Order: sequence, then C-alpha cells, then structure tokens
Amino acid sequence: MRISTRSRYGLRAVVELAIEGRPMLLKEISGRLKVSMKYLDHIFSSLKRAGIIRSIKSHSGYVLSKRPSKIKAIDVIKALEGLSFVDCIESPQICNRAGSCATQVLWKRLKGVVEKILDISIKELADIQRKLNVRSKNMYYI
Amino acid sequence: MRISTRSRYGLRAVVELAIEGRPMLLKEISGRLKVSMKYLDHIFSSLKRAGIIRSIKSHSGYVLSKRPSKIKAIDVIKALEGLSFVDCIESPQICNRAGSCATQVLWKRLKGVVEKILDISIKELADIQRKLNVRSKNMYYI
DNA sequence: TATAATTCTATTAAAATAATAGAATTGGTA
DNA sequence: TACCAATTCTATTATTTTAATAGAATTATA
Repeated sequence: MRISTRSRYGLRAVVELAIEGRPMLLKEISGRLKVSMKYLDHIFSSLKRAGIIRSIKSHSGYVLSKRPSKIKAIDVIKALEGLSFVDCIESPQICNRAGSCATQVLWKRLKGVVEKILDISIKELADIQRKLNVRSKNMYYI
Repeated sequence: MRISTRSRYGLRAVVELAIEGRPMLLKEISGRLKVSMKYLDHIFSSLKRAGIIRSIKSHSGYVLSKRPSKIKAIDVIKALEGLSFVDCIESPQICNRAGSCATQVLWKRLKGVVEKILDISIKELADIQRKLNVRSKNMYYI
C-alpha cells in the first residue's frame, strides 16, 4: 500500500495553486516541486481531464477550475491513481465469496476510513500549509 | 492504492487456519483459496519468517504460531507487502519540506486510520467469518 | 510571424507484483 | 534403510504498474 508519486506531486501542486490563488506556469510549479516539467505535464493533463484545474489561454498558466473549498483531496487521488483497494467491492460478482467473506468486510472498512480522511478540501489543506509556512519561517528567529 | 494479492491470499489463509484450529496442508489451503500451491508457498514462507504461522514437522501442515487473538491483520499485511505510504513519514530527512508540509500531515492521518482499522485480531476476523458462514448456509433455506 | 507556453502522442525505463519451475530437504514409516 | 509426501529453498520469468523522457503539434498574442 503506497501513495504514488503522481498523487503526491499532483496534490502538492493543487495545494500550491490554492495558496497562490493566481495562474501559475507549469515551469514555475515544476521548479517549486522539483519535478520535471514533462512529468508534471502528464499529471496536469489528468487533473485537467478530471476538471480539477484548467489552463488560461496562452502563456498564462494553470489555475484551479473550482474554488479550493469545492475540491477534495480524494478527487485528486482518484484522478491520478484511483482508489480501488480490491475489485470485489466494486464488482462482487468476480468472487463467489464476496458478501460472505470476513476479509472483504475488512477491505470495506479500510476503504471507508480512507475515503473519510481524504474527504478534506484543498482549502483546508491550504490553510494547514499556510500555518506551517508561518511556523517554519519563524523558526529562523528562535 | 491497492491491496496486493499476496496480502489478500495471505490474510484469507490465516483466517482459514484460525477457523479450522488444526494443522492444514498447503495443498488443502491452496485448494480452498483457489491459489496455486507454488504461489501460496511463497506467501507462507513470508508468514513463517514473520512468526505468524509455523509448520508441523513432516506431512502435518501449517498452524498459526500464536493464538488468533494475538495476531493482528496488520501483522499479516506488514509481513506480505509493508505499509509505507510515503517515505517522508519514516525518514523525514529525505524531504526538506517534511515537518512543514500539509500533504505530509494528510499522509500521516491516512497512515493512522489505516493502522487503526488493521489493528483487528485474527480471532475477530474468524468470528466475523463464522457468522457469515452460518448466514450464507441458511440462505439456501429462504 | 516569432515565441513561449500548453498539449498531445509515443516511447522507454524501472520497479513492483504475480506466478511458475525444479530441486533439496525433512522426518516418519513401510 | 529406502521410500514418500510433504515442506522449503533458490532461481527464473511474465505481467502490470509506475515513473519518466522525447519530440512534435498547437495555440493565442505581442
């Protein structure tokens, strides 16, 4: 069980866009995240297809396509790697044990709590990030 | 984010051993789970190394090496695929953002709830399975 | 029309997961 | 003691997923 780099980079990029609140060039974001533009291009094309970000016509960069409070972390993860722990939850017909299987019960619980945790908005994440930024800035003066 | 077949097969096998409460041959378990003996052999060697199961000398099969109440689902998962969502939780030094990163906060929460859900004993899972067995047996008579 | 960016399509590389093959070992028992 | 049926070990291969790069096409405008 691992979070892919796609999800990690993608979510950080989206939080970055929320904090800046202005169009940002791919180049700028890739510089901050220290991820190649080419790879981020891929990630952004998925985010765009999912309606999470959009590009401003010609040279002006990317912005969130909705308000940060309307985008959830889970939307980003689903767009970038999906959230299918096991197939027997979505498609019980593939396993004749589904519905009478203790491990399936466990996987369902797992899915439930993970979805709950990821049901956090980008606004909330941006707020957390802003506070952490202030904190780490002040650290220099301690 | 996905549960590997190793974890799925392994956990089911361990629950099976708990329910039967007697030594079971690899052949028997592989037959029930419909997984090749060769593949299950691999999985069992990891479970054995982790001290979850042990084999009875000569022809007698495998048993749990502790009481089902003393084995947690998370032990099985850790033995078979690990639980490292992102490296920056275990090794904050690999990322200079660690400690002041909103997404890291999220990954930590995720790790927390997943570990909590997987902190269920094999005894509890076996109890759930027994109830489901009764239920699905009775289904025929409805 | 030059340009600086996004966007699209294709390809490759690397890693993780899944599965198989075959031989070695083990210890009871015929 | 030799056989047997099982576990166990080592190696290999196949498949899938993830990660990353390359290059060309497109786009709106300065």
